[in-house]
Amino acid sequence: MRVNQLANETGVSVDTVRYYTRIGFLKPTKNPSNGYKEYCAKEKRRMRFILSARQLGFSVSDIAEILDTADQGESPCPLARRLIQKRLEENEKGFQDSQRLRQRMYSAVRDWETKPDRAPTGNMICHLIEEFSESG
Amino acid sequence: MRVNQLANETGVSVDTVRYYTRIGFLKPTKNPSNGYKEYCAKEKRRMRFILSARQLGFSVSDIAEILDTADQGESPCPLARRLIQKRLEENEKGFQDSQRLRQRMYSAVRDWETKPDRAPTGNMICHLIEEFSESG
DNA sequence: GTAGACCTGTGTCCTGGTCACAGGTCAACT
DNA sequence: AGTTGACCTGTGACCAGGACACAGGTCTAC
Repeated sequence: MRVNQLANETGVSVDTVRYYTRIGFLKPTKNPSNGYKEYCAKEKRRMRFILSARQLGFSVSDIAEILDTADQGESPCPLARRLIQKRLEENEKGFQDSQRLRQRMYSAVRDWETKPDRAPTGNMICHLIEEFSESG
Repeated sequence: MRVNQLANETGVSVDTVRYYTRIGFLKPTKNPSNGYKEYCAKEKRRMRFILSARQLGFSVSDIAEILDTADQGESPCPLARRLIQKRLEENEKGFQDSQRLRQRMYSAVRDWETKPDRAPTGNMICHLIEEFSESG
């Protein structure tokens, strides 16, 4: 199986497969006749695992740790529990930030509806942005 | 005013000031005696503007467009209105994604509380992750 | 004169891929 | 054969928005 087939069968782009190959998650053999990379069924299972983990918010380096642990025959489960907790906290923070930003943006758009466009002056670049910041 | 002072007075790191300088938002003069960059009051106003815009979710390249427009004496306000609308839509999408991910993660953590750690097998790397993905 | 704290510019690195590019492969056609 | 053209491949550069490492300059105290 070459990169294109693996990509199609797992629903990702060839670039993604190549990326995971480049960072060592997948270890295809090299076809000597043309230099193409050959992926086997095991690589496909590994690919599916990687995608499952990404869906759960694990970072690529989290997955590296998990794969390494499992490759050594140890249970990666305790590690997965620890890591997801950490990522969950980060995500929670990012989520709150995103929510606050969203509110600021909506608030700015509403505020700007009643305001005219103005040309820049010596000490003002964009009146809308600067006046909103002062008020908020 | 050198990089450190500008950074302190605007509440950012020196690396941020240097970054905005590198991409051309700030144009300090060069002190010939020691090669240090000298920032004037105008740069400081510009810096504050950049930070205000970032706070409203504008990207660095949005800000580049806005600054260019204003530097040519035109009103950047219509552009700002258009851009914030676009960023708002993107943010809305990211916000929804983040919310969905957060729910998946919480759900996984809860699910895993009742499950034991298991060693990897020939076709399973991490039981927790893979079984959760199948179920969800 | 010099030790040491602080400051500076330049260059590299980070995430998680995406894109550009030059060249290889293969079937269909002349 | 030869060749056209579609598709496929690997390698390397690039994206945002800074953070970090490093070598060397500056400045004050002694």
